Amino acid sequence: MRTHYCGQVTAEQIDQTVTVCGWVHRRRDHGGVIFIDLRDREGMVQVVYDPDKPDIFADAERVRSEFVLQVTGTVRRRPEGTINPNLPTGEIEILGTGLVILNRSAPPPYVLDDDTVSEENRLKYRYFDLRRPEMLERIKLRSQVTRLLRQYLDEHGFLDIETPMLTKATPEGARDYLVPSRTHDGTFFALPQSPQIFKQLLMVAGMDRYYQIVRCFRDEDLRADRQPEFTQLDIETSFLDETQLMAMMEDMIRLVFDQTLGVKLAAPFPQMTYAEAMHRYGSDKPDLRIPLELVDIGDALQGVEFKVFSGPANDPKGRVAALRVPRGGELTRKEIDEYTAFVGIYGARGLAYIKVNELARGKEGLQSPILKFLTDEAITAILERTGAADGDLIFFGADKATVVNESLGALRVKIGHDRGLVSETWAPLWVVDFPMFEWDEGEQRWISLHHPFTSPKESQLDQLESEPGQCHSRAYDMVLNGTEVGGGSMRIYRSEVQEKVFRLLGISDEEAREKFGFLLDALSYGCPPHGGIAFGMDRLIMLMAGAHTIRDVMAFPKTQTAACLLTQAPSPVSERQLRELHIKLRNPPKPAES
RNA sequence: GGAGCGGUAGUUCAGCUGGUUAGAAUAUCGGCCUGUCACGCCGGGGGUCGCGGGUUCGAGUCCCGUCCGCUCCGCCA
Repeated sequence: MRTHYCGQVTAEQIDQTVTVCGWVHRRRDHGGVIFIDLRDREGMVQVVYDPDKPDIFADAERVRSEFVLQVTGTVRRRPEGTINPNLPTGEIEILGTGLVILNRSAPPPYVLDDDTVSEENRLKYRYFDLRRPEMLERIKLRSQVTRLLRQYLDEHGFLDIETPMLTKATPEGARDYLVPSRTHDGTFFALPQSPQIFKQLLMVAGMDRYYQIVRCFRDEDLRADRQPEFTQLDIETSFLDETQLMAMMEDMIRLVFDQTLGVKLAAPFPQMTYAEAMHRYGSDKPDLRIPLELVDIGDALQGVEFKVFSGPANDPKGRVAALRVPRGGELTRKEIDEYTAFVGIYGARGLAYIKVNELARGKEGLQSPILKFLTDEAITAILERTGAADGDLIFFGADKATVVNESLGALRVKIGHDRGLVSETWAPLWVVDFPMFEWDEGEQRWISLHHPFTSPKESQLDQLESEPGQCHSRAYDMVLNGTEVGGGSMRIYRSEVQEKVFRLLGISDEEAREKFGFLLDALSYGCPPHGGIAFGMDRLIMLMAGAHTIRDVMAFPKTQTAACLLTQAPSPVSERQLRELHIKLRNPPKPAES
């Protein structure tokens, strides 16, 4: 029976007999003795076997990497000169008196210390990769965070309530994962994209405060921070307004950061409107650790002959903005070309710039291919508004506002990282006052910026139908270091408002009835004012762990094509299974090779 | 749907303008050394160069297609 974790054997146990279990990190023979580094989830300890007990010594000689052992021995201080301060338990060791090989191991697929191993192999041998201390720490942090969140919510009167995994497909939003029904020929369940409607129904039911740490599914293409199944902390409350809910939620997040990382986040979190965020940062989730800002210069360029600038400057949907890079004069032609290619990804057709060599020399002190197209007044305005100084470089974006925002917004973040301008702090932020709708050029209709259950501002209810583009919602996003970690809103709780919004979104009354009839019914039976928020647990923990992808904080993530390299899912199923589900495949997959 | 990078020993990689038997490190196996902890020394085994096709006297290398992994755009209410 284990008495200690390997990683928790300390100098306090000196002269005690301990029993530890773990995996052999490495075995070494030296000085007629055998050294075994034994590792478990809490850390590592070195066990020493002297040849004075031949049976046990013979067992120790059979030990190989990743064998599973139960070791009994006496804790003692290491001999003088062999103390290794690099190991957490480097000043002590266990003098082994007993050894049981609980299991052997095939040679490991890769060297566990080697953090350069490919992610492909890490995913294929995930159970092995998770033994790495770095991964163990992340998984432990995740557990710690969810424990603290549950604890906080429990103390604040929230009920943990489960909602269905087999539910109804939704017309709006992401592509659904579908599950064919065996008992109802030709029909499908959808896996939830989020428990949104159910948590609202729980408010109608009078649960008042609900939370759930819940898996959500979206069948869209993957990214470093997007997986087809991911975990939300889902929250909904009745009778709290956005001010009260946001205060409680940031309080909760502050507590988690304090108790896990010892980080004191700002109190209160700063707030910024969506309009200001787009204007200053070109993004609805600005990374405030980066000091660069976009500056509007369109009004000063309306008269210039340079069509690239004057066109968007005179277009109501256009934008002309500048991004000053301090000491950007150091940038080489090659680097500028790379940035030009970078903004091209976002649809920008070029990246004009001015190098500010010496302000005192006026136009002579500037260097730029576009200088000849600009008037002196325009140049003066640009230099003044950007606050340019000698040695700076100013980039320009001129296009439709969406293109300028996306390209310069992304460029701002990239340059911030490239030039080491990201400050070593935590920058939380609430983004508020989102537009209710945005116009979809492709579909020629209004679509929800958030989701169709988000409440408009009460004061704008009258303009909802006349000027939908001017209406703001009661939505809020929690942003941390440029990553959206949570988003929510006050919901529509009156059926007539909900019906109005559905109509605006081009959902006919019949369709609304068919898809959401149960929700409209529920709203009519005494629905309290309510609202909530959902946090992306994976992203939150990724940030806290300093990981670069959410895969690194998930035990069993999927690849970019939404496959599991460990289990080989998804995989073909038997004809019988298909028949029971009333499914006929047009192109049955060939049996897998390998 | 699109752009970029990658795929060679168990693993991480090198392999030039195409040219003998495809290498290194590490892991693994055997021997030696013996208070090591990235131990050291000697030796052995280990390869469908992702897959398919093409060009060529000759392809890891060039061309076409395809699969897989990663990053990004679109997409993600």
